[in-house]
Amino acid sequence: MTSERRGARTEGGRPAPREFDDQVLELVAERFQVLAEPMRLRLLNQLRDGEMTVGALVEATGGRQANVSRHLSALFAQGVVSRRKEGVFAYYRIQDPKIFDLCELVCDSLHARLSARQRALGGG
Amino acid sequence: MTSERRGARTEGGRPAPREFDDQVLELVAERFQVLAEPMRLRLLNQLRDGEMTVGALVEATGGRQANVSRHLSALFAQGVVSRRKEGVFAYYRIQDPKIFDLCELVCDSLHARLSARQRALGGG
DNA sequence: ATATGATATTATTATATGCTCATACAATCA
DNA sequence: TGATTGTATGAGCATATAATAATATCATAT
Repeated sequence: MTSERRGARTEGGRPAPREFDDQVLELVAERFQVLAEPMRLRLLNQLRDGEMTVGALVEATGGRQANVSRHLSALFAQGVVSRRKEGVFAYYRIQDPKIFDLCELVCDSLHARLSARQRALGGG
Repeated sequence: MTSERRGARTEGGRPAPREFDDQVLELVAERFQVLAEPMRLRLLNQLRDGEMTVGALVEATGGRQANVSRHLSALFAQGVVSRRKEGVFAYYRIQDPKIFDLCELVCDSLHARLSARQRALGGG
């Protein structure tokens, strides 16, 4: 993936724990990545009020079954949602509510940025 | 992009503002997307202590100049960093410190998840 | 055992993304 | 002006991602 990079060090001569750092950055990036999809965000939004079956999510989002299932799998793999099988149905629910804090923070940022832009445009 | 979807409505019959919603979700997704890159996260991390030139960031991260410049542009386009030109140099700095709150939240989530996994593996 | 319905997975295709080299651009200096 | 240096950008390749149709799996009912 990244083929560059060699061991940058801190001033003291102590080597920066870049190997470790790389892994952490990769994990963080993956987490952000799973949230970087409108359909997945829509699914999460639907799940705010509680668990839902795949079929219900298909209906609620207007997506295709395969696609919804796929995105749910991605969210599940990242531990964002959990799955509960009951008979024929698969109930998905939010596993990590911090997700919504994330979204709110982003919305705040966006709002701030758009407001600033508004002001910039309107104010001259 | 998403070609599906038709106007899902709330129970009351009032049409859900899906058009609006879609745009918001798109924006939020874009914001997450720009953070879903190890190199960009690395750049942001470097910028924690204050503004830096492209060259300094190239050195600090071990990336190629073109690549670093590109990622900085992406961050700039999203309003995450700002640019200040001084002579030949371009100084980049964090524009939206909320970014770090985001990263912290993600780290918390990841830590919680990994801990849980540890426990699951160790305890069973 | 067979049929049915809900969910998951596979294969395919289209699109997006990231990286690199080469080059263009801008500011400074000789 | 031309040379130099720092930064940005275009083209091309390799890879990743997403959407779809088709198919497989699983649970249940008959």
